[in-house]
Amino acid sequence: MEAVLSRKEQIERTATVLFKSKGYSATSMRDLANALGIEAASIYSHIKSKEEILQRVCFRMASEFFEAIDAAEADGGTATDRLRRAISAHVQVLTKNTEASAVFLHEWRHLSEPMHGTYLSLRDKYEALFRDIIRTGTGNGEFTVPDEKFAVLTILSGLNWIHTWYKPEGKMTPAAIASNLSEMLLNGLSTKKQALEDTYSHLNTI
Amino acid sequence: MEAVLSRKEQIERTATVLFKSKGYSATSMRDLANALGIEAASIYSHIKSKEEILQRVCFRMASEFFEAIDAAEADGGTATDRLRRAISAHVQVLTKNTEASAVFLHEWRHLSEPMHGTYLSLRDKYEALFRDIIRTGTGNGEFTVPDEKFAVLTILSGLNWIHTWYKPEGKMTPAAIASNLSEMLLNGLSTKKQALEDTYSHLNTI
DNA sequence: TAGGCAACCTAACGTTCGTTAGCAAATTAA
DNA sequence: TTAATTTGCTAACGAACGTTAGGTTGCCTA
Repeated sequence: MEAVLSRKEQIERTATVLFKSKGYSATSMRDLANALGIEAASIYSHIKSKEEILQRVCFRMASEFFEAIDAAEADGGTATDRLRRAISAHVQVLTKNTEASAVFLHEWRHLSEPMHGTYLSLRDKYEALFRDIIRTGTGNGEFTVPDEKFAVLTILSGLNWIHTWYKPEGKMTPAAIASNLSEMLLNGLSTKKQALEDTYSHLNTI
Repeated sequence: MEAVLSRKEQIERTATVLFKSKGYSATSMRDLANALGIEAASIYSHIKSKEEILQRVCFRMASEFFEAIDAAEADGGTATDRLRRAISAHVQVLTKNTEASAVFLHEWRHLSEPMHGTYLSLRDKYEALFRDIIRTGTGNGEFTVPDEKFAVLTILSGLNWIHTWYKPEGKMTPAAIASNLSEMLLNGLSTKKQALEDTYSHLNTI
């Protein structure tokens, strides 16, 4: 029951693999053509430019991340619940398409304007959804964080390395990965949590 | 009291800035020459090849990270202390040279063999130092982690995004950043730590 | 005052780059 | 059966690439 891919989709998918492993700039249209078994010029029957491929990959992944977190946020609940679900949604998207995620996370800077700017504002919008969860949690006493934005970026960068090692056939399921990450980020490594006054008091001296 | 840079060091430093902002492949020798105010061919009076610059940046940073963590590990102590100091050492190196750190972390894949392989084994050796701390901590009950390697990679990727935003003139000092990260990673976001049986029991069902 | 050397130049090399033009074969739709 | 669409080809374009060769300048040292 393999989905039939249009030639354009095949090109996009093959390019994604190459962009991940060699980087966008270091991947030539002749590299891509070779991987597809055709001539470089033939690719232009299906796409307008090399950058169009990058654009499609980046903004398709952006949509997927937004769809996933919007669905996760629809359920409401405590900030802890919401963060758990947001992390899970993010991990699901990451693991479902590791190559495209890697391109989305690392090759976006090769987008030219105005796509480059659009990407950045989408990213900020996405991070804002996480900031809102953290803000709610710190407001009602669920979370204790040094800085809202700092916390969000630490969380997201803690998630975004998954594409470097995740393999679908591995022993960790996406659900298990998400669960492990949630526990690590919510409760930390320490077996026993120190009194919060001890933990954070020295920050005041800086 | 500005240090006098040799022309070779100026080239390396300018290249590092360009490599960070445009990527190694997308930075041409003519870009670099233009930034230096000279002709591209003139660069070759000082270096052997474009890749030599990348090699020097990558392996110099590798040395800095190892020196820092070796010094941090020399003091011993509990696993919690060691992890705190290792995180601090890592953050100090990252913040001291954000451009070179970014190149070190993102452009190493453009190294050709055997440098590429050397880089990877150095990276594994570095991660092994962190794994040893985590292993000690889980062994004596200080830490509770789902998986040793998983934990180390989450920690390191949680640190390695700093170069994307850190500015020396900003309000957060490297020491404060390291402290915040240590607290987040050791104690998590949650204000109250749940009973560990509750927290981790559901992992057994996966 | 001569020699050496660091620093940079112009000119050019062979290669690769993204892309276009124009055409041919195969497949699909009417 | 014909027309349109899809998919691919060869040939080539101008530009940019990393790099080399060979020469000039100016400073420092012996």
